[in-house]
Amino acid sequence: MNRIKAVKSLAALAQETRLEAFRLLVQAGPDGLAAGDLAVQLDISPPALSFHLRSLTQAGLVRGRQDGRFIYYSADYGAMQSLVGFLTENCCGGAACAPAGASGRKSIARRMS
Amino acid sequence: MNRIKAVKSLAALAQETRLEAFRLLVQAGPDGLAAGDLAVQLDISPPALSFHLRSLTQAGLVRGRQDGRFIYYSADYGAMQSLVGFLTENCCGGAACAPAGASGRKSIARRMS
DNA sequence: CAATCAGTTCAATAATTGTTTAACTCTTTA
DNA sequence: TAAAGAGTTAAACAATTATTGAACTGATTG
Repeated sequence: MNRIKAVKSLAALAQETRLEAFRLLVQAGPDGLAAGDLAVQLDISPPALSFHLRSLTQAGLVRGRQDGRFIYYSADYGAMQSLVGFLTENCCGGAACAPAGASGRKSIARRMS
Repeated sequence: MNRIKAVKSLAALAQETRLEAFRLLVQAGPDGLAAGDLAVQLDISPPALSFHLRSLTQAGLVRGRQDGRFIYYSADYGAMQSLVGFLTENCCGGAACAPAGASGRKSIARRMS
């Protein structure tokens, strides 16, 4: 992940609706969610959703696959991993920001020297 | 870290100049860098720098301390840790995105199930 | 094949964000 | 205390991003 791509990814996530959309897709798992379902859950219009999904897709954080007349969107976990990796490597002073298994539990290395 | 604050932090970092500014401040260490030095390194005007530092500061990613007629800005590592923690906990499907010691080395858990 | 459904694209507009120049504040130095 | 340095604030403008409603495309169903 380079600076340019990181900025694009950060920009994609730097908006309430899109961050929430991404979170929902992560929760939904690999199969993802149909665009319509997402629109309902986010309570936004189809064009608005399309607009936001486009920026998430272009950032590579999300993929869509057509199935019949539905389009299922799903989160690209690897892309988020890359982003977190970039932030950790470039913006955390060289120390680990998110120790393994940090999901909810307190971090072991809370502060960096 | 909550969604609102995460969006604010992401937005602060979602811009070339600011991401680079933050990276420079991380590199500079706890003492930080005088605003003027930052402006030179980023090759932007003082008002432009002020504008960008304001968003970083308001996001809590950066602090300024006045010293004589200089203002030294420094990165708040804890804030970045919180952000990475938020992304890991909310947007990585519950698995760790950035295993401890991920600084440069390959991740052990590359893909999540 | 006409009608409907799911979603996107387009065009217009509103709102936010970034840049620039000028004026200002605060601190130091002569 | 006047002048100069470091940085911020303000105001005007440009550019980008977000929202809305209408029209469009492609797939299914009657």
